[in-house]
Amino acid sequence: MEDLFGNPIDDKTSIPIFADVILPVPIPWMFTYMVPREMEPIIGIGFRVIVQFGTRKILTGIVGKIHQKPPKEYDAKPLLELLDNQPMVNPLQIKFWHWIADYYCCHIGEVMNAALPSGMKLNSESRLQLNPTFQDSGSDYPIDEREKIILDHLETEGELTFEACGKILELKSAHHIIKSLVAKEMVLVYEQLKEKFTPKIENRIRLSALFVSDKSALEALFAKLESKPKQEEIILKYLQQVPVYKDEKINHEGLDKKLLTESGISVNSLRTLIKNGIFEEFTKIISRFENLPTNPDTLSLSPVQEEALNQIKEAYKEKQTVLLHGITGSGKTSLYIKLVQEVMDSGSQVLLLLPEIALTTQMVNRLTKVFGNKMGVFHSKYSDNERVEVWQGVIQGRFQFVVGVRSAVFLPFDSLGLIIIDEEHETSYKQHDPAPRYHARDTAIMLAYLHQSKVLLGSATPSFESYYNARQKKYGLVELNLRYGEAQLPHFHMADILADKKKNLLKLDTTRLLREKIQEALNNQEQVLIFQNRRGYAPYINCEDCSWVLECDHCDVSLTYHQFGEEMRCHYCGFKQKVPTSCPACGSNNLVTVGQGTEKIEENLAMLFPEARIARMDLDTTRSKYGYQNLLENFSAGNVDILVGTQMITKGLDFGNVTVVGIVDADRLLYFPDFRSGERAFQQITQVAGRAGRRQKTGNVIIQSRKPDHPIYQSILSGDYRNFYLQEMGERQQFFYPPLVKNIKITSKHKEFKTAETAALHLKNLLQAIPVKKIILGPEKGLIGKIKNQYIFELLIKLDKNGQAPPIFKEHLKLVLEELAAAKAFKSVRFIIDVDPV
DNA sequence: AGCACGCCGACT
DNA sequence: GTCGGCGTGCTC
Repeated sequence: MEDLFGNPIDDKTSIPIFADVILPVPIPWMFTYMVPREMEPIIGIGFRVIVQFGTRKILTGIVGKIHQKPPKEYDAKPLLELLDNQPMVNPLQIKFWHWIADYYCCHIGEVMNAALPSGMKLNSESRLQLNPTFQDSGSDYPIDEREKIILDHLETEGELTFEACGKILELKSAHHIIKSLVAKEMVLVYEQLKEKFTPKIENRIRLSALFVSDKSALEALFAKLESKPKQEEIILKYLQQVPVYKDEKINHEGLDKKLLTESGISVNSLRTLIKNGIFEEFTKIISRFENLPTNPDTLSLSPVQEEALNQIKEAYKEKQTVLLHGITGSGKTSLYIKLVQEVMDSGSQVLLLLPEIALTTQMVNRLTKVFGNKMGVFHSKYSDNERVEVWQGVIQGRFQFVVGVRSAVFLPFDSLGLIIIDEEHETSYKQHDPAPRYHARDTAIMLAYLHQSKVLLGSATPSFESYYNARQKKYGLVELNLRYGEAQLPHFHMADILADKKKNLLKLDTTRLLREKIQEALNNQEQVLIFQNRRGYAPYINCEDCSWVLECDHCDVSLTYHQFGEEMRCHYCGFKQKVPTSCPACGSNNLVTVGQGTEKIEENLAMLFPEARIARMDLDTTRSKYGYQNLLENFSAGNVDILVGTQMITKGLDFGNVTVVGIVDADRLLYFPDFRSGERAFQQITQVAGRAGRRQKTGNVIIQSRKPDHPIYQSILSGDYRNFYLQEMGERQQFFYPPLVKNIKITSKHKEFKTAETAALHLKNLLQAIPVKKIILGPEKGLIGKIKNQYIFELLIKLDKNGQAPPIFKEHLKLVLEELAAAKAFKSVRFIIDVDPV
């Protein structure tokens, strides 16, 4: 081999190097590219690279492996660009990604997609522009009308994206027209890369070096400016803020230009000063996060908390994971803070996971007070730029501690010492769609294992999975059974809806007991929470004459009536339509709303308590970034007497003045066709009840039910979690439910009912042949039989949770799905695998 | 998942 | 004849 000048190249150095790149595509392997010479000294695992994929697409990938084995069956394309000078992802993470892909039966690229903030993935957008070498004079080719339109637009706009072309022509895709234009060489197509992360920049000014190092120069300057008071004032203002005469070095940092311009000085004079070289202007990349001080937590633990802390540490001597079962209000947060501080002092990193809706609340405020800007906050409502900054902050060591939602498990930690998962039982830790369908709790335990770090699971109502593991001695178990301070556990009351109805005491679906307790609270200027886990006004509308129900055109569900906006909405696909005025089936005008959502409850309460100030908190009132926070602040400030809400109000709110919690329809939680409904009901009712009476006053919890004698209510009333667990486990044992077995759910989706069904059936037959002990249920029509015009069938596989059954089964499952994908009849069927569905 | 290529029906 | 539909196969 020879170089450009004909000199022979040393053989050893000319061995080409290849990179296996993880790309964000649902294909279960990496792609091998050639590493250009100049990248060789720098490149390594975890670097971001730009590659061409297929004929047109330009993608960002992550280097997963470097090697020297040239691919046999194809020519490797070269890497186009190296984006970083240090890895953005560490080898431990790559291992972690592979584990997730393996465990949750998805592709590594899908894991990468979930892991990287989108601001770190460069986009390729195909664009076109006029071909500058093309002369539009007596062309050889006829130009079609639509082509002319595009050319005209290009004339004025300069460039267009493919998407824009489609819009202009009102076509789904303008591809063929563009293709024809390209063939005629009238336009050029190119890919433009966009770096999406934009650092926040501040314009700053500082004195020119001359005036700093030489005092006499500054004096001379003042003398010269005597006739220009405006300019003099600016310099004085600057010196006031940046006293360079005390310390010359501080001039280098300068001063935020905004600070000067906003203080009412003349912008023109400042401009003159800069022009004359007295000031110089420069830019600085600044953090989006405020600079906050840290204040070591001074709160002392109660003896009971102290004891729990010691037990946790003791358990860590033998166990990697400890479950902290602490009743609501027992002060788990204080324990967390102590532990986080200790681990940080030892130099390791800490990750605290919170469910999404708990993150904007008091918990973060409290943690911020203690850890200041050493703590990173990773929230899904944060902008992408903010998320990229947290990512970089973790790499740079600026954030030794991160509080975040589910996806924070993907941050580039390199030496975790502790992962805390608060509200461990929360189902929002499981990602449903799209793949990877991972559970943050379970993946975090794996992550901790990779880091040899500890895990603390915290909950007042642990998931059966975790409690089971604790009882099996896989995890340590520490219990905290006393509320912190003087707070007492609330009193529970069952309110019998049917009994009240018989005696004519039910008013607007509200029992007498609930009304009395609310009134009492209002009289004492105390606050009330009303919980109903259903948003909207009413779950459906019904024709009184022929019992017709309005359903979604695209899904198998009834449309929910939303009073706000006077419309019917589908909660599954977002479909909206006007409220019908008459029944389309029989023409009757007797359409009535049935059931009650938060909107209707809000309205009912307004009629029952006209003097009360009522607010509502659900998905519809908290969509905006600060909607949630504003509502909470309002409530916290005492501007609201009664807050009606969905699940959102059950999490982590700590308002001392709430003394009454009402659960409008507890049965709805219980009679859900799922083996976990009991567990869920127990958790939700206990959680929301925990909002009552968190200070001196004892709270009251009113549970409205049609079946107040149901044994589950007895368990909740007595607060005996262990007893409840043992009862429920009997049933789980009998019917082979988790946590005693491992579940895998496979969903088949297709626009034809029959195809979806037969595909699932066919799959079941193939799966039956897999040589492990298992039970396969189904195919059964999905709980919602059709969503977004796709019919849904489900298979449920129960596997022996210990031993080799799960990995063997998953291995075979992969092959079976490949086989099925090759079968013509099921080509267009989508199979969705959900490991450990919740 | 996209995206190119190829085969076939509906229209000028 | 051609436009544009969708099924099929590939991506280093």
